[in-house]
Amino acid sequence: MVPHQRSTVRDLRRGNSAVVLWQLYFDGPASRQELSRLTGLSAGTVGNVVSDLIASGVVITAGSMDSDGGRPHVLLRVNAGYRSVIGVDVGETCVRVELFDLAMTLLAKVSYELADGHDVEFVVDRILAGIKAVCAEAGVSERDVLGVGIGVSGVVEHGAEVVVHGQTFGWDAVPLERLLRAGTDLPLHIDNGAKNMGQAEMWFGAGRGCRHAVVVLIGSGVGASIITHGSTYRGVTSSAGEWGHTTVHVGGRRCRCGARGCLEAYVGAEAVLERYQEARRGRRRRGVSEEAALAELLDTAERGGVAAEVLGETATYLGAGIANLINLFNPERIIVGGWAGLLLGSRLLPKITAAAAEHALDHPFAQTSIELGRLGPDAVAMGAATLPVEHFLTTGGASAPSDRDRIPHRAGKRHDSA
Amino acid sequence: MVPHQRSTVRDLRRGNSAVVLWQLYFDGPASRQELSRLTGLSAGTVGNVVSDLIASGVVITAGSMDSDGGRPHVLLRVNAGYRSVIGVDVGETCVRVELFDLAMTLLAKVSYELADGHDVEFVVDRILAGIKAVCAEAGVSERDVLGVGIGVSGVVEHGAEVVVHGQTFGWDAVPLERLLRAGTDLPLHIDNGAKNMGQAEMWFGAGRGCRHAVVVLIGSGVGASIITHGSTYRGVTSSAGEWGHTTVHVGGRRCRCGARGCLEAYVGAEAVLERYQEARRGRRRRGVSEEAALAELLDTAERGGVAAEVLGETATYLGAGIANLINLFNPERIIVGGWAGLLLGSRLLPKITAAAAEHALDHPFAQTSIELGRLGPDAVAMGAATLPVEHFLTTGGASAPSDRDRIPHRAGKRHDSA
DNA sequence: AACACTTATTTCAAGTGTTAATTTAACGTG
DNA sequence: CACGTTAAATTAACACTTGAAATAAGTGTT
Repeated sequence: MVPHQRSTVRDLRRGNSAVVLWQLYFDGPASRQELSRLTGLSAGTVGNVVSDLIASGVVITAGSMDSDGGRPHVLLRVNAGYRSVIGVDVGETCVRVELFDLAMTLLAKVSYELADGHDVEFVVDRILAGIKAVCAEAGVSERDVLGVGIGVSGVVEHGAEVVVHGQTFGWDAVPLERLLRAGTDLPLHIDNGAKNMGQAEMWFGAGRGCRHAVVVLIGSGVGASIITHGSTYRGVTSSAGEWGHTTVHVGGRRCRCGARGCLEAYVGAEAVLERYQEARRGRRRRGVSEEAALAELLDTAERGGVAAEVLGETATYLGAGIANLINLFNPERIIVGGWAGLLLGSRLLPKITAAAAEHALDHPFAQTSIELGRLGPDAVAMGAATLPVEHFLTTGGASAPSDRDRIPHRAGKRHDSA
Repeated sequence: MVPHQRSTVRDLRRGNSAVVLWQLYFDGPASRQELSRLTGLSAGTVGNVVSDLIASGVVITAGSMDSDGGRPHVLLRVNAGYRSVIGVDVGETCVRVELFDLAMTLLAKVSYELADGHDVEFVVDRILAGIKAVCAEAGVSERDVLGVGIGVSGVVEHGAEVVVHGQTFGWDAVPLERLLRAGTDLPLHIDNGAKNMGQAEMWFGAGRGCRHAVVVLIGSGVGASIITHGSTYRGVTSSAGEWGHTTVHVGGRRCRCGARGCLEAYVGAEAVLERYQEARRGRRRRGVSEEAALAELLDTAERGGVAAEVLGETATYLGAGIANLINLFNPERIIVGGWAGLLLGSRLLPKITAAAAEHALDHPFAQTSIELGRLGPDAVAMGAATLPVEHFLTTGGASAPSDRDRIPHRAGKRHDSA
């Protein structure tokens, strides 16, 4: 129940340094004076913090701007090239590894097919190979990589050791961190891929500036990433956000999770296609990808008929599901993403919004805007790469890996008597 | 997006003082040495903080305990009589005002009937009168009251000014804080009554020690109080937790909110009784309170028949609703409270839990225990009274009202040249 | 070209806080 | 009654923020 953590004088500086860095990262460039105004820190402190950051290379000057007759502002910004970060997407069909600079500009990428399923050792091996490959391609030393973010599907439990439960991969309590640790010294940040995409959308997509939002991800299955107070909510064992398996119709359709009436059984791409086939008593053509089939369904629905009915019902269910999120979380924004979400949303967003309005209470609904995601469906690796960046910003730029060989807890000053 | 707040050296002390105080409040008594171990603070800091707290009277010694041969531990605890707090419950039928000491021992109480509805001015007047009355009864000076917590039904928006939207009272954007401010100088903490009860249950009831929990409140209507990271989650405009109006059956029963398929339309006491009458094609007897009627229904169901069926269905819906909370929030505990919740739960908890297991994913369900509330249905005033206590603990015991006449921002030292 | 004016940044003393080491206090034991 | 042990208080060293004063770097004016 103890709410705060004890803190020391050094935490103070770390915290204030972090405040300045976040400000510069998201709303940079800015002058020292502007930073002082925006952060509430005194001019002196901002000067101190900034001079540390400049000395370590994290922040650089970026020209200057005239003031109203006085000394001009010196603009400061985060040095995007200071270090790099790596994002990994362990997907259904392949492992993607991408290298970014701090501003999330892609520097190199590589991807490996996963033809023979998700054998853990094989995946681990591909990740490690990918890390080496992207560094080599971009000519970046591993010493200059802040860390590696890894997005996997399934529940990622952050205990004493990070453990992955991935039903879709057939992974059961896989100690992914330990396995990777054998092959690399880089800091690792493992998380659920949907949560990673949600964070990407919050940082660089439709969620910018929001502190409370839900990013809804609709693909073949359905998930959500819940952002409260500006950061991803995980719950007690990191499995929060299983929106796809919330019940919206007690006693309704059977879901692949075994329960009845799950939202996923109505609005997941697989379920939508199934429902369409049932409605027209047809059979789904083999060999057509879900993406193509759903796109075709949307086209067919333009001419009304069964297809339109199925999609209308889908919009109703999706709206009800979104309304539940609005009623429970009272967010500023709901962002609809995932490949199927973007596809459905591009045509149905007004209907979905109307259904949400019908099912949500007026007051919270009025506070929420429902929007489409802006980053496309392939932002998992990028989202994963934000994890080391987040860590870097939060520690106030102190976690520079070149400092890693220093003595822990004594980093900084040495007291030589000579 | 800036995550932390800037902080000064003084915030440091306030924070560490708060850490010590919370520890003592919830797990006291303890010795300085023990505090140092539990909080991670150095012995010196704990000594400093404690000596301040003792000097101001917030903390007192509570005997001593032998050590293994050396100087004995001096036990410390929060001085329950240091100040008092007031909790107000603006309920459907009456305004309850209760005075507590810091350990939440009831010192005095008074209650006023609200026969003629919820006229704002009348309610405000009763609250102010109640404050004076309980202070007089217990012989406590208003100067020794830390603050007043007020629980009202409806959405309480915490903006520049606290505004209450209470549909059930017919209140629309009532500036309750401003109205009360005209009659008292005491610090006011206004919040939703369900959230207050949830906090009471977390502090002193079935939620002790949990950091992530949901307190579900079933009365005539249905609500929930969501606790994340140890504190009540409010969302962007404080209306989070409207669990009663989440959809569990798209296209289902009409709810009094206007939508269809709300959980409240199945498991709220009013709805349960309605469903029973419909099932047996009877009419509800006039003049019998909902409480009595529901208790009778539970008794009738012991002999099976329609009553048992209706209650079985109720358990299924309630279980599904709880499963939704488990899937979305991944809490450590779900606490079922409210008068109808306690009544239903006392007989149906196993069935409800089974239904939740069926509708929730295995992994998060295994992490959650579902329990009945322990404080009874009348803990709103007490919960409201925790609000000033929470503020007091969080500010590290600095907000002593006797200091209120000091110069703001300069409290503490005076620099006299004499 | 010199000067006044304006505004941004740096410098510095003052005040506070934490830590780690040291000292003092309180107790049981032989 | 000295001695060892453990708890609490004290102290010295150091770090950090603040706010005021000083300095730097421009513009506009005469």
